[in-house]
Amino acid sequence: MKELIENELFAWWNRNARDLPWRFGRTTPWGVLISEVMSQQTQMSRVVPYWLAWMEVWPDAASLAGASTAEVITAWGRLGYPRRALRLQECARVVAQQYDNELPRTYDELLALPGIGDYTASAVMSFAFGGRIAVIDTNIRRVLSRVFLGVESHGGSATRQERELAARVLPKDAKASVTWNQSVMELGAVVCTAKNPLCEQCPLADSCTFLAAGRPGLGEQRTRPRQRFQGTNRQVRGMILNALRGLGAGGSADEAAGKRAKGITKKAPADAGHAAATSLPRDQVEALWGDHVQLDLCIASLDEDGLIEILPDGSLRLPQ
DNA sequence: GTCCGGCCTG
DNA sequence: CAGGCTGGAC
Repeated sequence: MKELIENELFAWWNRNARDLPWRFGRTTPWGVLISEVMSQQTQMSRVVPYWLAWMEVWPDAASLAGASTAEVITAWGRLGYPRRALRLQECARVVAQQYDNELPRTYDELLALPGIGDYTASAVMSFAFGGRIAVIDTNIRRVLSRVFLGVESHGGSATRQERELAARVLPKDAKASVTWNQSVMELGAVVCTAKNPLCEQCPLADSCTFLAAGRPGLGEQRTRPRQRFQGTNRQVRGMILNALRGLGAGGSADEAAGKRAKGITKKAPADAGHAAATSLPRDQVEALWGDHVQLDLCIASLDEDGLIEILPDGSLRLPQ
């Protein structure tokens, strides 16, 4: 049974795997790590141009460690959750200084790096180093739970039962386990989706316990309810950061950076002397959002996160 | 409206 | 364990 599922899945993978630039051994372990961090809560299609531009400028940990924070935040563009960019740079500094610019090869060491949690540490172990480890993300939880248990995976963190299941069905062969992780995740992303799974074109339809049971409770309680975006602090924070990126603070910002990531450029030699950090005057900050209570709340939280600096005159800029 | 390949903090 | 944190594609 398990062998049948594996065969069907791998055949599907061979025909349908998306050709992402960090797949199929075409990048370094560091490149895989960057792709995983960028992909946290962000769709792959949006990640690709950012990843390509990023790797061009900062191909390894040492180069990223040497960038200014303002450059890094600017290059992050509109990928969202910009604290990830900060953590990525902290991570780069640790790898450059403590690991001689080579990503460590154990789960525990990876997990200890800034911004790297269980999912990313496992993913790097599997996808970058070819290790045999069960990768657990929301897609894999959903697919395995449906196929093998016949029930929906519910929100929150992975349960012990889900972890045990993932470990139990992971192919014994290391190389097969990597393909397994990738293909189960891919199936969850494009076929076995949360609310409207495409069971009619699923390679595992014949052996899926969930489908056989009539898909009980399809799409129920799959994750925490998503916050609305309109009007939230997240939207306001995004607006503020976007305005600061547009200033070109950090010397490498390009107005197009937010749009298509092609704006990441190395600091031009001519600019090197212009440390002159442009800041956004207070009145222009206030023009960004009508509710000034919420605005100030967001400015304070961005400051606490280390994503902006507040100057004595109340103007804002990216951290230098 | 749906769907996102989580991490960190308290 | 709950809650905060983006933004775009379809």
